[in-house]
Amino acid sequence: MSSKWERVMHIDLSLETADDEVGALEEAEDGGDQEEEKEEKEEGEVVISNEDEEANRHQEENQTQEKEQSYEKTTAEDVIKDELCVLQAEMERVKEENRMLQEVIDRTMKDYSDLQMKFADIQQLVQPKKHQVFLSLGRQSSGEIKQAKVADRGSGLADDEELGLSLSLQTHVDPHQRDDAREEKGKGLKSWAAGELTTITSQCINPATRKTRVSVRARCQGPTMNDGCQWRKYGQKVAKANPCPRAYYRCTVVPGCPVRKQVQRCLEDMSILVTTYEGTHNHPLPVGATAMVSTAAASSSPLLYLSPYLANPSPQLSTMNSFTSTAGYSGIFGGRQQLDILGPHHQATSSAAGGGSWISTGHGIWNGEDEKSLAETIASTQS
DNA sequence: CGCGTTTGACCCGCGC
DNA sequence: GCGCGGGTCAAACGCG
Repeated sequence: MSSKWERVMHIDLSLETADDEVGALEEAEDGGDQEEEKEEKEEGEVVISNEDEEANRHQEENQTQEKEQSYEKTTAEDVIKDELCVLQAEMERVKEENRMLQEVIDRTMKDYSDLQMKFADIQQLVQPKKHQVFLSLGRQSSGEIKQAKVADRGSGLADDEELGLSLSLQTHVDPHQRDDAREEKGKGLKSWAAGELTTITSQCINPATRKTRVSVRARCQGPTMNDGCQWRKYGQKVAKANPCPRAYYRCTVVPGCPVRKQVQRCLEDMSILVTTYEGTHNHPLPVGATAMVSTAAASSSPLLYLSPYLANPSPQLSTMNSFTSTAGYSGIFGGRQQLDILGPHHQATSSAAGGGSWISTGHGIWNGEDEKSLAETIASTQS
């Protein structure tokens, strides 16, 4: 930049010399380096003026003008070149920065996956038989039902005594939507925790508004299942089909959140609590709910389904997502996008398919009888 | 006193 | 149009 300024100063002084020698001399008193340069010019002019002052003056004027033009040309080019160089350097710097950031991300992801693998290894070493985790994909007799199971079978426990959690995904396809539905994945999620059955059924019930409804069946002794969100009861009604009163809750995490849930005991089995979620959260979910969502299944949990903010679960919560991504569901669904994918006529149903699939938490699994919430337990499972 | 729950009234969609 | 059933509202009530 300094060179640029020097050049500009030089041009100004040359002009003054050409127009008015006396003026230039006076002006030259202010300058530094340029001042000396001008004084040299002045001396030259005095010597020449003895021979032919007039002719010399013309010649000098012409030379100065040419000089001035060439200076202007080169100066403008130089300025552009300088700016280009600066910009290029800046670009290079940003590129380098980008590259380094990318490396950091890559390294972090790699570390993360390594840790995940190590964690799995350690678990197998500690309890090689009790914590055998596997995934299976298959079709049920209906021919259109896909199922993914995460299982960890307990070896020394009877089926009904086993402790653990299982995830199951399945799709039921509307015959009219058969073609489209091949790409669409409906899902139901079942989990058994400490012998507690949890079945998640999701469906898009309103084609016009595409309002979502997700049903969760869980064995729970309490009045409601703690899913990590804040709910406020706003009504209760006894439905004709079920003498057990149905309670209506509204999400109060954020005022104006449209999500509602209905809680009702199952008629066949009073210990089963049927929770139906409806709507989409317009806010990020609390940590507990997020953990539950992320853990249960990236594509199947009602809370993920209901919150667009969970379309990209945080990495620290994605440990269990690997299960679902293995099954090919991860990352497909998220918030409103899920609804679009499912389509207005899509319906997912679930069945209480057997097959124990267990994940021990080390300090207990979520149990409706426990004070501990499902979300908390799952969060602790991850930790 | 503020907040959450309870509960009867009201609204609305659907089937007859 | 009417009745029924599900869902919501809002005043009353209870609790900390």
